[in-house]
Amino acid sequence: MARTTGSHSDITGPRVRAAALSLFAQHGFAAVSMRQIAREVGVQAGALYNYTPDKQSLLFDLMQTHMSDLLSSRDKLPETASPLEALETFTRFHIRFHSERPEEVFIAYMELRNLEPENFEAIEKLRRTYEDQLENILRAGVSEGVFKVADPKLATMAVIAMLTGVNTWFREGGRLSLEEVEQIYWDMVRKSVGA
Amino acid sequence: MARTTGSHSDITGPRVRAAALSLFAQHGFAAVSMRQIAREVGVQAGALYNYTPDKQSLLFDLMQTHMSDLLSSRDKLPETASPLEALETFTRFHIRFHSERPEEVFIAYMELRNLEPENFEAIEKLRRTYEDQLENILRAGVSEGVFKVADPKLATMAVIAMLTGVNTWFREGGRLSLEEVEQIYWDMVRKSVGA
DNA sequence: GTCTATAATGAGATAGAC
DNA sequence: GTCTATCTCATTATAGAC
Repeated sequence: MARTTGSHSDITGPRVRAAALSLFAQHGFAAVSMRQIAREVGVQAGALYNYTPDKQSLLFDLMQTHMSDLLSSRDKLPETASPLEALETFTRFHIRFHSERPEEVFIAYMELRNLEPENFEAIEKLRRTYEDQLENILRAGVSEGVFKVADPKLATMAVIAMLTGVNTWFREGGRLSLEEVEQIYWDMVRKSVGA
Repeated sequence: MARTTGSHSDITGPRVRAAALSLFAQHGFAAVSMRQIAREVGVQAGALYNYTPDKQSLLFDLMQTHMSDLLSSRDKLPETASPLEALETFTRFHIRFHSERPEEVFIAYMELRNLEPENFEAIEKLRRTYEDQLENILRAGVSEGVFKVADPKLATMAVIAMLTGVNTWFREGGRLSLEEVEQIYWDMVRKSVGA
């Protein structure tokens, strides 16, 4: 995509982010150069610095946007009447949301170690906020007697790991539809918490 | 660790591997330079090439050794009488083996994309061999009627993701002992497959 | 806003002395 | 087997023209 000189601030910005997202997911943050990103966008490397102060900020922006999207999408889910219903809603939401943005998800947890300490803390805080929502559902179910969970914190980590793992193998158009995958995982989650 | 000239082939080799393991796990393969590894070992960068033809081989060796250890350790487990017993043995083995070598585990699945195609294939083959063992256990249990699993392949992926996830948070000396963690996860796995 | 050019630094890998 | 020195190339980021 060769480009000529000109003014494209409104479209180049998103394109820089999109290129970085795709390249970071494919090769890893440390392995991707600003020149590669620039080539993908169709500008010279120097032009990227109109859109990001540096490479680190580019990574942080991608991860922060992803985590904020996760939390705000989750906030928009309909109210639930029971812990069991809440757990099903959470399970299906998690699978769907994550399967729709595999690159963001991959980066969000493969590149944590490439964040500077301050940025790392900010992302971790968002992640904990999300995990706490599942933990609260499990605790509510335990105190109502509908879940049998020995340790809600461990169960939280176990369920999230299991659900996020879908992204390692699920591909649209494969043997199973996303709806089928959701159903099978929901069955396993439900049984695993003794409901 | 400043070093003077001398002959240390028998100890330097393992030290190079150990330094690479630790640094790759901490910062990522792409972010670690041969000079960093050399500094950690206490030699000059050029000396590393007595022990590895290049940086890529260093990564591949670490991953291949890890996967081979996994498969051979698993082969040494005692025979089991039933699918239920086999599943419990697998679950406890997986948690224990992986928790004992967090750096190897981390590298083994964070650095897959940094393997050259040929090396990637070799590692993937070992990984699939391991996963197939769990899948066979689940299929045996289904055909004996002791497990209720809608899709053994999905259940395999779900269980492995759940178990490997332990490594993201478990620390020796934390709130729970490894034995307790094993027990809680085994309960969840058992229930999740309907046993 | 993008370009070209460049500064400053570091990378992987090799050669040859000891 | 390790050292020093070096080749060759790439990196992030900046400066100044347009």
